[in-house]
Amino acid sequence: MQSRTPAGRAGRPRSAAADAAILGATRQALVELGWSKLTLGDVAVRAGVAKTTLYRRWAGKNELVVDAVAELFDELTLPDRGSLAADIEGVVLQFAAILARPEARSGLMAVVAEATRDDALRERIRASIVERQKRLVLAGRARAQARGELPPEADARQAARTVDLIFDMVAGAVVHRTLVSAEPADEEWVHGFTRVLLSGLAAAPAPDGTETS
Amino acid sequence: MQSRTPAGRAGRPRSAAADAAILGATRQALVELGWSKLTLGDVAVRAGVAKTTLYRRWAGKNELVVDAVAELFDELTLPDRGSLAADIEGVVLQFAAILARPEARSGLMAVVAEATRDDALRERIRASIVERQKRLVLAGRARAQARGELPPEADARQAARTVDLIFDMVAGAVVHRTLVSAEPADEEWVHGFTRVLLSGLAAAPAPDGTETS
DNA sequence: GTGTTTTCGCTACGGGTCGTAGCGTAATGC
DNA sequence: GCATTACGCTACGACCCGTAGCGAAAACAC
Repeated sequence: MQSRTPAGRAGRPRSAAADAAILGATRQALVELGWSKLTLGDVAVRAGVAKTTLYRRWAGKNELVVDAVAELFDELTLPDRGSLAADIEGVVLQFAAILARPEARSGLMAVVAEATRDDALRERIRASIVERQKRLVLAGRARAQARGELPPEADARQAARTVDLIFDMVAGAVVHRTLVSAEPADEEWVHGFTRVLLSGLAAAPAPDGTETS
Repeated sequence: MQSRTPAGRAGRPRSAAADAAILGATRQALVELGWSKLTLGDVAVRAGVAKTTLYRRWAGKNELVVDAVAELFDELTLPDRGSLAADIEGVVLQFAAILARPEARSGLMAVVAEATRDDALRERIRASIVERQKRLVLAGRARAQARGELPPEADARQAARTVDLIFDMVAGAVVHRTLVSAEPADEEWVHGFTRVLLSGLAAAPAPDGTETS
């Protein structure tokens, strides 16, 4: 069906290098200026393209920043560390490392805030950022059930709700720690978080002075 | 030291009614326009005051919205429901009710995003919004320890870290559920969340079909 | 090669918001 | 009365927005 051109139609193709330059320039501008002072004209200058090129590819600032930030989450993986606790800690530390970068901090919450009034934008965020994270939760849960660390779920609907709950708890806690409390989600914090998530508050608060400084 | 005027100095006092009108107009504008399209000129018109009056009292959009949103959290209380689980569910439901309001959704995350590049703004948010929430966690924890539902904390530093962790987990989960997943934190969800928070993931997923629809 | 199609860079523009300055007036305490 | 402060109003330059219009460049079809 498609001809030889990647886009499928004739004519001059869009420059892939320009895309990369624009998204990189957007992240750089997020670091230096933050969300509110970031202007599309400035991004165009940094990327070395015309302002009109930006508007031909993205509807506006919101969509551009979503794509620029989404690339940061490409590096998320689920390494097999042998136990559910170790798997969780590994993923959370990766997530925290991304949120520690200023371009993620300034950009992510801003677009989430905008998405409260823009369903299309929220769907774009869900598809390009959130869904990728949720897959890790799903895979980690399946692996833990195979190991026998978590009870298998009988009802499918109940299972989906549980996955959603876990996802909101994990991602929410890391985001809140990093952006609202403005303190690092370092190994010590992740360790305590994982213990509460797996065993609950009622369990012994600290195993055996493991993290007394 | 202070004279009879509330402000302490002579001259015409600031209109308290204007403050209330401005903050109310800000919330109304947040509902109708959202964060990005909210302008200070528009707020001034809605409040029936001059635009210059706004700039005399607030440094800018960020500080104004923080104060306007902070008033929403005045209603947070910690009713004694008899058990730790019931107390948690009560507070979380209150918090969720506030976050369900559009003026909180659009405003809160936007100022948090701005605060990633503005330390003074973050401190303002911490003092007027976050600290009020954290007190509930502190009070609830003390009450639960008095009841014997939670083990007492020996080390004071360890106790502070635990409170911070719980706070990030509770507030983060509700915020993420409401704003990112964009689904309501209703009673069923809060019930499941409380169970995981208290007993952990390893516990039985559902007590006895309590919430099969 | 000659056409066709699409993208790109550039300039220019009206419209909107920002944050401030200036001025006269209103409301308080001394 | 007098000093002091807050208020309403107008006007202003500066900036950014998003789009239109144009000629040139880069691909394909023939």
